Amino acid sequence: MNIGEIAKRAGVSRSTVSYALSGKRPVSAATAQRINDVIDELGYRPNASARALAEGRTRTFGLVIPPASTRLTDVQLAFVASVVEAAAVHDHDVLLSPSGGDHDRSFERIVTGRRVDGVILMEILLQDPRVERLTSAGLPFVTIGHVEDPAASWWVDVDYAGLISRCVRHLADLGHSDVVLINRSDELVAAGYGPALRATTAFAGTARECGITAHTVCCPDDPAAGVACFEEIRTRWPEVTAAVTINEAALPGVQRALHRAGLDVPQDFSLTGVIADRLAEDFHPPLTAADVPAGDMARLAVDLLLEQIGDPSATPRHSMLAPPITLRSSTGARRRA
Amino acid sequence: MNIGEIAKRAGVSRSTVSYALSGKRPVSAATAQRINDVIDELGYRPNASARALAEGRTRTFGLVIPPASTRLTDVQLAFVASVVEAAAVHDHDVLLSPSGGDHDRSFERIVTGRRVDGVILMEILLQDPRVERLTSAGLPFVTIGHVEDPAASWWVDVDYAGLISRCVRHLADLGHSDVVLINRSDELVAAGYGPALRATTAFAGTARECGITAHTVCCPDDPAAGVACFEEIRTRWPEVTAAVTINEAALPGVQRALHRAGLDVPQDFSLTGVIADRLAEDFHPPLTAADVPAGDMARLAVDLLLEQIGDPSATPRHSMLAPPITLRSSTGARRRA
DNA sequence: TTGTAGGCGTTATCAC
DNA sequence: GTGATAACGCCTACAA
Repeated sequence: MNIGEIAKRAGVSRSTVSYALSGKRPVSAATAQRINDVIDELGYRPNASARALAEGRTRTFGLVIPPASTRLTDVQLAFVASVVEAAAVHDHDVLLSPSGGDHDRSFERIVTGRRVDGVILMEILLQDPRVERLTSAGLPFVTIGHVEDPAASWWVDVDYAGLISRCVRHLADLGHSDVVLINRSDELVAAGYGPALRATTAFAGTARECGITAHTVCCPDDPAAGVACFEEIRTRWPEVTAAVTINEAALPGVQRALHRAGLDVPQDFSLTGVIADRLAEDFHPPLTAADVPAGDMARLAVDLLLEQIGDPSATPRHSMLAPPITLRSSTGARRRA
Repeated sequence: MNIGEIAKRAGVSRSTVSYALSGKRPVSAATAQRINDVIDELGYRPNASARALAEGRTRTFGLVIPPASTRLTDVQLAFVASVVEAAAVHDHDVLLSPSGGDHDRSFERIVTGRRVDGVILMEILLQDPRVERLTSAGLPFVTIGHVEDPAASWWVDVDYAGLISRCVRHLADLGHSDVVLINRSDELVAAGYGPALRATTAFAGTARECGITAHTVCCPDDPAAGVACFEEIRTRWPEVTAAVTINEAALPGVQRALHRAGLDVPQDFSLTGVIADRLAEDFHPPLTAADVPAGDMARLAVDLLLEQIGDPSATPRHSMLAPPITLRSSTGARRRA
């Protein structure tokens, strides 16, 4: 069933039905009523493809997710769900696209097939081929994380540098003089993953300012790696009494390794970092940490994307989020300072 | 740029370009070459909306995910990623739709706007309004989990009843005479969530057959609930020496409660159930459990959906998966039998 | 306030 | 082997 059918049954022209639906032209109350009755009776809804073709817009966003090979973390998941939710608020749908691996066809379909009005790109690298592809395709996009030139594009990010700095200062204030950063994987760092790089720099810099000793280790995104990583820390730097981390997926392993080593938190060892609230609260004891506000980021990303779609020539805008660090029970004074 | 532009530059008609791309009509090698050169030079890709309108199919699936309010579990997450991957293999895209809450508009858009060729429905209830909606809309769909009448629709499911039975027998064989089922939440059970119901029935039935005592508790999907739930079990039935669970999200809490109660696994307490391999292996000690094969289910669901789209009047088919129970280290003989 | 008609970019049916 | 041309279903000037 199509708009013509509705028009026929309501005894009006197709354009009148169209205008009655869009409200872009006044329609008399009587006709509007008649049209709506027919629509309700037949359960008519406009064909999205036809509308997209005529309007030149699809009311759909593309969401490029990290490769499924590297298991999606809890935050990433929450982010996907939040984007869908935020898009739904504006009556938009979300088309998912895996990236990396051999999924270039999927990405290309989305970028070049005019299937979407804009794209949200997760887990961006400082130099990212997908960003260049989108730029050259002239498709509006917002990245989660920013590229090398912050003014060049639209993005939403978390101020990892600032948050990590504050974590380090917090630990220094508590008397810790030997701390370690449990970063994300070597591969991500090597690939130029911004948050990991900024965390590293801020960590070392702030430690220097505070006059304390800092070590950094990279750790793959899984619990087993967390165990191995923590054991390596104990072996290499037994004097370390506190850790800062941005690696959520490794946390359960760190928890287990702490327990196995007979270390009490925060009595013997302090732990903090940038960790989603849910995970921080599930930790034992609850972690002093900065939240990764997936919901806020998703809403902001969608807002920025809509703004950009509305005016593609606007100068890029962005949001750097600095969530508060919530004090819980995982950090304490260094023992026998 | 459109197909006409390509045609003009290649000196042929639009239809020839179309046929050169689809291969549905022979095209001379020379013209094909010329057309391809122009296409490569201009980076042309057909407009997806126009194609969908003309062909009457969108090459897109809808994936209806559980409400975001109840946090997505690890398996659900893996499943989403796997569906996208499986769809990509067939050059299809995936449109996400949240369900529940106030997301009916989103669901309706997808169902009735002809935005997708078919739908995959996660976390189905025994009586599910969305199933009826899709049926009445005449849109092909595959459910994960099955509805009351198994022959009525297309589905993929895990044989929870069979797996739970085998878990119970395994525990009985080990000498356990008092066991408990840690089910999913009260709400899900009340809503008629199939796996939870079938697990309950199979658990009680098999325990009766084996002549052992069985208790069942419902537990919300989160670690804190897992702690509370296990403590309740210890209080109400201190004689219980083994548990079967299908609640992955509660596992970390169960782990913590076991530890807090000073119970060694499997020395003092045995634990098994239906748990994704990754989680089972991350447990301490690794869990004897049946995997939830998210990847297989996703691929099967996509295959079934494509089959149904190809022949909408075909009689419904389905797949009941019975993954093996992998013996690891979390089950042992009952102490002091 | 309403109707007519052309166009959005493809696919597919005819005809040559 | 190739070209016109009519759908596909909607939106939106332009007319009345």
